[in-house]
Amino acid sequence: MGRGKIEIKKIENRVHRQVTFCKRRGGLTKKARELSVLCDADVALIIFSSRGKLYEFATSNNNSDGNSMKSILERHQKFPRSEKHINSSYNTSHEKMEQEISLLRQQIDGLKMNNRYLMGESFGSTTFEDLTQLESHLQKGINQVQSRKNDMMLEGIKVLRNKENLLKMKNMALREKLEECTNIMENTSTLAHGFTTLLSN
Amino acid sequence: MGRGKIEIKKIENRVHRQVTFCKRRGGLTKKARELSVLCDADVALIIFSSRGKLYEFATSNNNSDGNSMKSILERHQKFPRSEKHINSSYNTSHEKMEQEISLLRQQIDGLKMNNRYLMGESFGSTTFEDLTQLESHLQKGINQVQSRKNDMMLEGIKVLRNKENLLKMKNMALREKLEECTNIMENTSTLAHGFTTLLSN
DNA sequence: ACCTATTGATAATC
DNA sequence: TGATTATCAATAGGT
Repeated sequence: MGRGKIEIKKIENRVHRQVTFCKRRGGLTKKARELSVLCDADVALIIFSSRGKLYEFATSNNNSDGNSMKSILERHQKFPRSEKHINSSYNTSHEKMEQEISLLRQQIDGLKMNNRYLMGESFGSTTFEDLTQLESHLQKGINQVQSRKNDMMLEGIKVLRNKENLLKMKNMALREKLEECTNIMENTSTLAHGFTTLLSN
Repeated sequence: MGRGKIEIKKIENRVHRQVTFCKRRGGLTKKARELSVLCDADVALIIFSSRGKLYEFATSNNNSDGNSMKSILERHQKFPRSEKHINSSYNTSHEKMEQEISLLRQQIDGLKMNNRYLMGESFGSTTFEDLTQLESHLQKGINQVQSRKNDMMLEGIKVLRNKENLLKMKNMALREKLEECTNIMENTSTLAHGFTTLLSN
């Protein structure tokens, strides 16, 4: 379908491949959605582009929780088939973090290797939008740090505001007491004056 | 596509739905395969029919182990999710781990940057430099905005601190007055008592 | 990004 | 079910 027939094999031209990827990804997602609606099926679709970007789609009809993808993947995992996986339920956050750390370490090793490779080898075809991706990476990193700082500062401001309010209240209480005191003093003074007058007569 | 147009909503006729499910499932799987081949992407597709039967499809180009589905799902699971604040009853090890993760991420970003740099260098064209320049421009912009916000927040904090101090001072002054007032009252009371005694004699 | 000729998918039918 | 075919939808190539 298109102006010409195409062979189903890897498109070598990068730009062309990228364009086709976008178009077909859209089409595939649309069809996935249609299937799920028309036939009341649960569908999960995960796509990693050749550059490693993740695209995903999921519908779950049975499920009211926000995360269709998660629920379908869990269902898939638990499906009575060849599976060996036991329970993912003792995946505490601690363990998850350890997993993540180990994954990141692997990633670092890979990147280091890649670096070495690149240093040694010169080659013909390398990209352009990779740099764009890097750019967004940098921004993401910046944004994260920024947002954390932001949070901290906002917290600090909140604390100070609370302090301010507390002090204002104390202040007001003291004012009241002072006023009361002043009034009493005035009365007392009048009384004293009365006595003085009395005595002097 | 077909003898007639159809609305995308659940097909109520069971037989019809079943037929459509089969056909479209086939089509969807075919398109998933095509996308993965044409565009060198990793695709995973999971379908549960309305009666709970599981159909799946997966391709993984990077992976030599036998199980494409598993490897894609793992990759999906570990994909950096920037969100999801967790309920943290955080102990020190938790914090340390988070720190480590953030550090590793930074390291990865650095390595990626280095990678990209090396890759770009190999074509030594103006394009890369242009992009680098653009990149630094963007970063500058980000930094400027960030620093301005920063300044504003710091200023705000300063103002609040000043307010705090001012209020504290007022507070103290009021306390002093109050004390003074109390003393005077006590003296006056003594005096009054004296008068009273005088009178009653 | 938008267009359109053309192929591909599929709804209805047998 | 499986094949057929008339139609609609997706998309390849071009602008």
